[in-house]
Amino acid sequence: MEYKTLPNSELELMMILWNADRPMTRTEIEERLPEKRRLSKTTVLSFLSRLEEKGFVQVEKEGRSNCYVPIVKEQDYLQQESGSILKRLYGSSVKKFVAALYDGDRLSKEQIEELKDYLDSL
Amino acid sequence: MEYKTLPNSELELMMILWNADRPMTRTEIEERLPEKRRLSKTTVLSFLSRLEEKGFVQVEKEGRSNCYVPIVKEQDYLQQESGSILKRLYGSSVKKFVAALYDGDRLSKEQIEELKDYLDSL
DNA sequence: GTTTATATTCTACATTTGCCGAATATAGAA
DNA sequence: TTCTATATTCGGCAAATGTAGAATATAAAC
Repeated sequence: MEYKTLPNSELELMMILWNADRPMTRTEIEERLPEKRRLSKTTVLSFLSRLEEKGFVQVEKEGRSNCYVPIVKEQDYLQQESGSILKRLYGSSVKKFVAALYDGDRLSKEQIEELKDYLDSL
Repeated sequence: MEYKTLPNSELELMMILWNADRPMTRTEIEERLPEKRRLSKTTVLSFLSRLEEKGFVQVEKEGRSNCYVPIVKEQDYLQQESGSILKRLYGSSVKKFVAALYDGDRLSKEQIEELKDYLDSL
């Protein structure tokens, strides 16, 4: 399956849905948005509708509320998206990607160790 | 410095500019676009103008042609962009990023070795 | 000095994204 | 049954993105 890349605001909501691994209502989703990010109810609902149109979630009525069920799997989406980003930015070289992060001081010693351990475990 | 994230079509042109490490004309840039991607001259010029407005390139007239000089450094842009993508998709965990690629069969043995070697060299 | 290529600038348009108010539906309280 | 609180649906708007034709400028050829 090929997924369309989601715009940031829609992705933000999907991330919340995925991290909850249980269907949520608009209100619940809204509560998990960061403080700084205040959106009106209708804005959130609007993004959720778009996610439905795009086939990322399914809507189930529960009384007067809607319940949003993720259909696309987090793993699948992230894998695809990461691959295409890596390709676009670094011609698919993961080493270049990591090196850029390192050179930009965005990697702590712990992160590097963690990555090393992971690679050794493969 | 903080750069705005570029839309794909503008990024595509910047990548060409960066990879050439010498100012180029619209025609030269166009020639380096992949076969499958045929854009009209004016489309390319339009993207280049937007890049100028955004401060990513500087335009220099050379006879009847324009010459486009990248102002933003590739390294700087990619570092920032990679960092923000990593954060958005994996809460800044580089290990998760690499693991997703691996699980999605997007990493060859060579790439993994190369990455290992790189990390050891740090 | 005209004409001719060819380059750029202008203008424009459809679609997508980010956001939200007004209108409407409805579960539950009274 | 009526009212109230709260949810959703509709419609809409501004800005960004993808793309290109028409109009215009101009170097170079004649």
